[in-house]
Amino acid sequence: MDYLKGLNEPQREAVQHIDGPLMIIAGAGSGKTRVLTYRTAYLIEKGVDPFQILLLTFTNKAAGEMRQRIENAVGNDGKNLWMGTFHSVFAKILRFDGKHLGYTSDFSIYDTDDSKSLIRAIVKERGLDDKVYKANVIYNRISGAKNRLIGPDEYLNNSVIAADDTAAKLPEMGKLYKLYTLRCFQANAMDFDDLLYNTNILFRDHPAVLDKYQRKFKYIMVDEFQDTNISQYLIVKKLSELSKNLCVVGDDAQSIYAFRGASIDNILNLEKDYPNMATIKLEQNYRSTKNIVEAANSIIAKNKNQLKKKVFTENEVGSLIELIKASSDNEEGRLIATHLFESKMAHGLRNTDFAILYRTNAQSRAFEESLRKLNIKYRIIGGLSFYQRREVKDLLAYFRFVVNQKDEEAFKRIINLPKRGIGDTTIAKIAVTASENQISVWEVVSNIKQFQAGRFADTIEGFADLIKSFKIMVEVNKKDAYEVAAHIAKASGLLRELHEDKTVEGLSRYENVQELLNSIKQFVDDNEVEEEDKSLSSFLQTVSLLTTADSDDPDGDNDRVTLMTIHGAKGLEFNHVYVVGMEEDLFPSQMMLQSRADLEEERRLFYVAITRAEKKLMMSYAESRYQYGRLKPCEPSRFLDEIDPQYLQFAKNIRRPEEKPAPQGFVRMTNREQKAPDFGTSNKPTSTASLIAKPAARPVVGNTYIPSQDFVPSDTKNLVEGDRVEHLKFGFGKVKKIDINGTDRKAVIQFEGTIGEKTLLLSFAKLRIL
DNA sequence: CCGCTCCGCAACGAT
DNA sequence: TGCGGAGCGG
Repeated sequence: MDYLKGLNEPQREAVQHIDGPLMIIAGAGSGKTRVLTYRTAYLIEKGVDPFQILLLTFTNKAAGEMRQRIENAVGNDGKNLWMGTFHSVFAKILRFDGKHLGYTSDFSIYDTDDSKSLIRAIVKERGLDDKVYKANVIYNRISGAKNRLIGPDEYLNNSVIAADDTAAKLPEMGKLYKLYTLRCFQANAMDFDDLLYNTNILFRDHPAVLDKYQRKFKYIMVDEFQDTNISQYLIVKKLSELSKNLCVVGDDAQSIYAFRGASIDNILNLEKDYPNMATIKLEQNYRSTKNIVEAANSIIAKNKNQLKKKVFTENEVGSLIELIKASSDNEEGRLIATHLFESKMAHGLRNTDFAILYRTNAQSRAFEESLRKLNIKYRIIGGLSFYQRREVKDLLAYFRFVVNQKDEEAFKRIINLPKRGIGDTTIAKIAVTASENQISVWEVVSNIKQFQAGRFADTIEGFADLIKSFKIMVEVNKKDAYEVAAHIAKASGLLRELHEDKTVEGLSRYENVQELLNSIKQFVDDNEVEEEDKSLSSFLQTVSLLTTADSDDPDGDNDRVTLMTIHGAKGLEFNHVYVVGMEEDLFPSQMMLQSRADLEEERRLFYVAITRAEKKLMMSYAESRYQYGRLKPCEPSRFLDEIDPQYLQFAKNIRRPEEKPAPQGFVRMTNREQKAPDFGTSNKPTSTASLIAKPAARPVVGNTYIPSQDFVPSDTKNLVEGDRVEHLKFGFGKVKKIDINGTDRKAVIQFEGTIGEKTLLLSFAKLRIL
């Protein structure tokens, strides 16, 4: 147990506290993963059977990495641990015991696309307007209900919900929910939320099953506990009811998934449910410099909902955080890429030492282009994952249908793929025949000649025979996943179709399918132990819950700059980090600022972003950016205005670059006077308080604040007193006074009519000069 | 039924 | 801009 020596006091305590409920509050960079790894190793060394340990993580990637580290510590015993994401672990349980709820072990997992497609179909069948009943909205409402454990019947009978739906002009919501659930069930399919919801139902209604797992899992650990929702919490609670050996690790300051039901309340619930729970705080940060840790602390210091803890570090003070200002997103990209290149050369770093973090995936474009121009290799995490590409999903749909013929969404995908002349009309006929005879679609298709002698009977029979031959391979000949998959790819004609497509996309599609087959081969080779584990069905189980976890390039060329969203960056660390697009409406996101709680979440997100950096942190923003191919002006730097100057003064660790000749077209942020721009805040704060005290709603104090979308793009740099201007919202006016302070330009404008005089901040074009 | 064109609309996050 | 869905002619 040498490793215990390398731990600090609270860490060691956390590792050795193995009996009874335990909550570990772990600040960013405090060695959380280490503690979990060692704690698991410690358990095993203390004689706990790895089969009795359940370790729940937040992402597949985290699970994989942690398993590796545990295996390094304890050897092959680590293989026998139950560990994975909530979804994957409970999917496994439902494979075993879903039969109690009427599912077979081959049930399909519907991804979001499948779910939405099913919803669209139902909405259409019911003759509802799909402009009103948008699949997205319906899906989110259903998802929300399931995550709160509200089933369709309860939903229908709940008057509060009904009133809410009526108010949202969606009175049919409840019925849709019910129908959707029914159709999923008939398809022997579960969506992501069902995996949790059904596990709850399973444990609620089948005590014997619950008892089995309660006895099995003597020790349960939950990582990223702050991101669990009620549904997940209840499962964990039930499972640990017997043993009481529940250990959760989390950091309320990094709770950034409230939008999908995660709730800090779970921590409070936990304290209530386990009154004798021990709490250990890990407060020493080993990752970042003092400057970074302090800056991060200051961001969340005044959040209302938080557990008290003080993250500190004994690392060096480090260099200041650097602010970079650009005039457009392209320029932002150029600046960051250049900056990155220069620091790489200056400090002898590798590409992997850098990360560029943004708020939304759509922002990646400018950085990709700039990095490419400088020949800097990069990789993008997130975005369209490999398993979401069309051609990959098509082939997977074949697999799904071969394994589970009730899978309606898979059926719809493949029945006419490759083109075999079976269109909507024919599919509709099949569906009608199926429901008239009260049988499944597959039963109609596989016996098509009994029902129809139409023009397409032969084609359909051919399709059915194809599927049947695949089924025989799987069920009778017990071929492994790779053999079946390769055969299906060929025999279905999918591969040939893609091969014949000589366009660039066609080529990459073909490669993707090959890649998929490769990964299946690898899957088979990795699972040599049991025959069961090599089946197509078992491959599907693994794969339907994978998303962004695609592995790095197989070429071994892994020295790449990482581009990802801040959400995706959780749990990672990089030497140098760029947090980009820190401007109004983007970060904090406009949508998020609807409520106060959400503002707090944006701050936590900011906190997460900052604390990814070990040595150096850069923040940048642009005055305008392209959106939908159009240059869209935005009100820049409002977020920075919020944290600046108060935040800067506090943290004393942000450096605005010294004035030097600006590269073409680029305006460096100047050392402006430390005077708070007085728009937005009337009470001038001297500390970080104002960052927090500012209400989330659009503030109008003294001056009028105008949302950026109301501005006409024009160059206000040319604005002079006496100019006649037009403003989209206020109409015509005359510039009375211009106040230039650094790059901040304010204008007092006397508008015509009854509006009167307004003071407008002119950091970007907002007015048309007439 | 297929394929082409036009149109509308798009927003974050992860399993 | 760029995608997917709808609608229409062949």
